[in-house]
Amino acid sequence: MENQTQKVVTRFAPSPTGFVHIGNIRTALYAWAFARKNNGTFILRVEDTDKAREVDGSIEHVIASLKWLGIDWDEGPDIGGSNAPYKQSERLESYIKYAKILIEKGLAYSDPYTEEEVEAFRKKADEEKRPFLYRDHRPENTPVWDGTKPLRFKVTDIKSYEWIDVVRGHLKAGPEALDDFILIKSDGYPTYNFAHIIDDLEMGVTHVMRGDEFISSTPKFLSIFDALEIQRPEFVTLPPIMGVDGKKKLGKRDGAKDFLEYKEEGYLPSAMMNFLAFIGWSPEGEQEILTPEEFINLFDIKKIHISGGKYNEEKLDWINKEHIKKLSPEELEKNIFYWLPTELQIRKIVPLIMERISKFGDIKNMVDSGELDFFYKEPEYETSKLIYKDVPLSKIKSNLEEALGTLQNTEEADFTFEKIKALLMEIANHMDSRGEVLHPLRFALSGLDKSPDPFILADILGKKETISRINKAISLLNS
RNA sequence: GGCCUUAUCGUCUAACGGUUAGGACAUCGGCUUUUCAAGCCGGUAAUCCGGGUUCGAUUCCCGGUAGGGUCACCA
Repeated sequence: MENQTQKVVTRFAPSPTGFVHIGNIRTALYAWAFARKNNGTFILRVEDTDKAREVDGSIEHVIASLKWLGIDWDEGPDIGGSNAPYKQSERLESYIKYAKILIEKGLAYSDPYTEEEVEAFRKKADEEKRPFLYRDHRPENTPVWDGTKPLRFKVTDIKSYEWIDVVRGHLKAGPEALDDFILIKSDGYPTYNFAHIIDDLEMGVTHVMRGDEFISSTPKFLSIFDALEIQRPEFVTLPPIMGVDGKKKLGKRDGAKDFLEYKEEGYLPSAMMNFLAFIGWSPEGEQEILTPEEFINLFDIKKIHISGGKYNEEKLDWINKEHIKKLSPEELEKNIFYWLPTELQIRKIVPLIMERISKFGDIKNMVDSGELDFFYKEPEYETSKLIYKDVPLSKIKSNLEEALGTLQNTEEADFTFEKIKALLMEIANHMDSRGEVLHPLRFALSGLDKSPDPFILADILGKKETISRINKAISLLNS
């Protein structure tokens, strides 16, 4: 089956009905990665045959989502290509052409019923608790199609189908999966069931990747391949992504979010790709943090999982943090500064922020909560908080004075983290407990119960501000 | 309901038919410590149930159970 010399062609074919979510993008990612891995072609195609559900701006939104993640395509509606056009609504001639072939073969006919009549058949079947099949009501003399009624496929070879799926292996379905389904709707647009087959054929798609919801309709597709006497592509069924409750497949209706929201929340695209890659696939070995290049390199459709996985945001946050750690100092600073007000854009607080976030959007909460204000505003606090355990107030005060004296005698040029730490630890080590000087010092500088250590704070605040804040704390203890 | 399909720690997963069932996230504990964060070290925790094949089953087969999908002039 596998033709080694044939160039791999894959596609991502969203319908423009709004935003795309993680599930959609994961499908795109695998198709893209497979094409890139094999030096193949990746096509973006828009399946806009349902005019009623179409939402303006969807295509731009999909394109923005893919581009943010770092997925590129060789052919598509925005860049054209040798198989243009890439919107199904502009490819109607192709569908008509193949529909006519089926009509000539006697394998397609005009549906004579009204929608209400078909609905009545369906309802009756429901009531009798038997599956509804349109072909049970197929008219004796199938009418000629004039384009005003739906064109239906006429299944003649009603049998069980078996096929090989790259991921699932042997799959089968009974004859009840076959029916006279609609090829062309009464509005002149083709159905997905028909259009995607024609497009994949004309565009030379070799591997069709999609979710497991299409397994059930695969016999329909196969019957079209047979009727048209065309070759099947390889089917690659992707496992479902379940929502956080684990009960249902992730979907728009169940609160799956717009993929671009992850961008807004400050996730790194490389981390997002890493995360998506692992929902439904895992490489050989135990490496879990992958760059896009490593992912493409390692990607193997044979290792795509069969069973579904749950969407796990905790893991995403962890992966994102790992990717943050891999950023260069310049990139890290750029990303962090983006979220900080100008008065907090201080190079020295970058490491402090970095170890407290899992995604850059977390910085917004830190800023909004005011926990970073002390870096540029003298803190207000209760004097009692300067006290460490049951150390007497007078001792706290003299400790602070000792620290103050040392810091005052430190040259401006020596006022660095390393030096400050050495000097203050020297003092602290002579105390009964280090905390009786380090705690009031830290609190004097930050005014917070929880904060980074006093050495880094002094370094960031600078000599003048540090001295000033310690003086203020001492004066508070005097009153 | 018919048909299709899936099943390993709480979660994501690894394991030619032979492993003390491995790893990661989360969680818990310890170390480090002036608090927090980070870091390091360690612990708890899984083969859905019942048959069968086999010297031996997480792995193969059958049944059950549970989950998911699908039965549109949606994709």
